[in-house]
Amino acid sequence: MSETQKVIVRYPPSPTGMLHMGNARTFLFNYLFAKQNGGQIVFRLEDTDKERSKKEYEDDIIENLKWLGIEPDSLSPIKQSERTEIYKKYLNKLIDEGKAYLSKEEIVESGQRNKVIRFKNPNKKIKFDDLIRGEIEFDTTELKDFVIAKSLNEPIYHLAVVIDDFEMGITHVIRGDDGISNTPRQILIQEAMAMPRPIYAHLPMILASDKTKLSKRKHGEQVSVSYYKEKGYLPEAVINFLAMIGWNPGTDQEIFSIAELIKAFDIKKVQKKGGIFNIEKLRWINKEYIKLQKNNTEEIINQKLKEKFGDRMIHPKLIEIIFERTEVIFDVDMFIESGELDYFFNKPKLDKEKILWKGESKEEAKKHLEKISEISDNKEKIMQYAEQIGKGEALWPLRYALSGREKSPDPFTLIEVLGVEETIKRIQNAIQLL
RNA sequence: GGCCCUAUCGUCUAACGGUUAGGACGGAGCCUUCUCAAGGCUCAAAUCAGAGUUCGAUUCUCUGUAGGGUCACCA
Repeated sequence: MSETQKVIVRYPPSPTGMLHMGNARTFLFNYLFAKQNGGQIVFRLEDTDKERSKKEYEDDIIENLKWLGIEPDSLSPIKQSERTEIYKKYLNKLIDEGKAYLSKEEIVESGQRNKVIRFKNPNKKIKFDDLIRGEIEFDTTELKDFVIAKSLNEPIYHLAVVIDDFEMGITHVIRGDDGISNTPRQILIQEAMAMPRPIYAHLPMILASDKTKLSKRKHGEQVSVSYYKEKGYLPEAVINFLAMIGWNPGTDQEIFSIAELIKAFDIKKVQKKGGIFNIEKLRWINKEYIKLQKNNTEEIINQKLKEKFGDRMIHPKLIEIIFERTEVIFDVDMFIESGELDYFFNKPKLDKEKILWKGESKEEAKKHLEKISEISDNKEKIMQYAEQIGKGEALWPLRYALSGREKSPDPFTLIEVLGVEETIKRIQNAIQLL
């Protein structure tokens, strides 16, 4: 291809499962590469396997692409299942030219056919230049005369891919590196049909923590994009995270908008080594985005609190407390369900043993609480008093009286949220117990 | 097993052949109002091994080792 030729990449998922994080990353890199070169992205559904392809998976892929906010040029995919006539044409030509043949097969397994179409392997060495890995060479002899179609109407993946890439004018094939070993046989088919060879770029795999390829079967639902959508991850964060597996800008910048990614992305700087999917890092990135979208997030927190505790005024300070503790929106649901926030809305049940600070006597605690109760509307005075008698002695009983929990925000924050009136009630309640 | 690919802190990674091997996540510690969170500061943590090339290798070459991918009438 010439330098001035327009870049055309493709996104060819197979609808045999939900949109997978690795697949989404592959699409992202195709997307970034196409966009930064003013190119096109062809959306093609590789559904030649009639048994495994399902409409629900197709829908899941499209829906989650939309959610991620990166889309191919058209969301209506070209379906291979609707192109059998085209493949048939090429297949016949191949057979006519003696480059493929109808082969009689011995049936060893049930479901096997007695006739398939095999490619006549010229048994040569194939060398290609990978944008990411450099030169790769294979001896194709061991491939034998591989099957390219089950029948004239049922092409196999390798054939369909090569024909489609040619007909759609694909200039760059950017895919996962599990496709490396498919490349020589695809090149063989290309050459048999005198089609130009696209430029290949094989992306390193996304690995699970066991260092093996991320897969649904082995690693569960966490490989699906929809899982992250449901947990309330932000699509921008997911994109950002995915972009940083196997690529980095070479600077210290870690947070990138899509526009910035398009600008900074460089396919030549993509790593060769597979990258482990580190969910801790994803959570951190998500938190960064949550901070960027503070107002939005606080409104969501507000809504969730209202749903749970009734449609009342929610103190802004309480929302802030939760906001601080939120990395992913799902955390908010966790807080709410765990009952950790209940004391903000209802009187806490106190365990009288826990009211006392280390080594503090009941009498002392009672005295401190009485005093604090009198000055509970004045933060400075409480602090002054606490410093006088020892911070722990004053602040712990106070905080525990208000929250009934060993862990909570500081007492001043609690007083602010609860209000002075409720504060006094709770302090009195604790004093009763002592 | 054949073929192919890969190899820097636990993880993601940076480093014209010359750096105290840098950053981030996570971890540890300290500070900030008792506990928690958030924030700030500090610390620990890596060039797979062995040869070779070179004045000098994380970087180049080879061998070994380890890990991964792929070997369908799936895609």
